[in-house]
Amino acid sequence: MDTSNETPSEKIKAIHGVVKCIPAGKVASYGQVAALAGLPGRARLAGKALGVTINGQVIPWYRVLRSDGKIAFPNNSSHYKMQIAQLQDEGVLVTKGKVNMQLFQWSGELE
DNA sequence: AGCGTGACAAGGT
DNA sequence: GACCTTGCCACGC
Repeated sequence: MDTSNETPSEKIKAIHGVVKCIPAGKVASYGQVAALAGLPGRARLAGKALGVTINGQVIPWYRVLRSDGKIAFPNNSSHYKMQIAQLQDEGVLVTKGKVNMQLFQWSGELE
């Protein structure tokens, strides 16, 4: 029966769906996305899921940050700057490579 | 089959 | 606030 026969690809797909649901001007943490995708505790998997999508997909990976609101990329790397640029463009304030999660963290539901 | 690594998270020092 | 340790799971060697 329902023995969770989902392959890793299915999980990745679930994560993609959640990330795509994040409204502009809001952000979510990896753990949050993973949990909403039905994968509680698999924050790392969420990161991997975005990693495969970042290259050419339409997924707003830049709206996903660490639980602290920190950018999940090394300072001064290409993705790092691009992520901040995208967030700022959508109205999200980024300070010292961090976002105020209290103001911009996604509630997890669409309006 | 063991070990190391990774776009993480939470807690401790 | 920076750094370290543990937990979690999937992947590669």
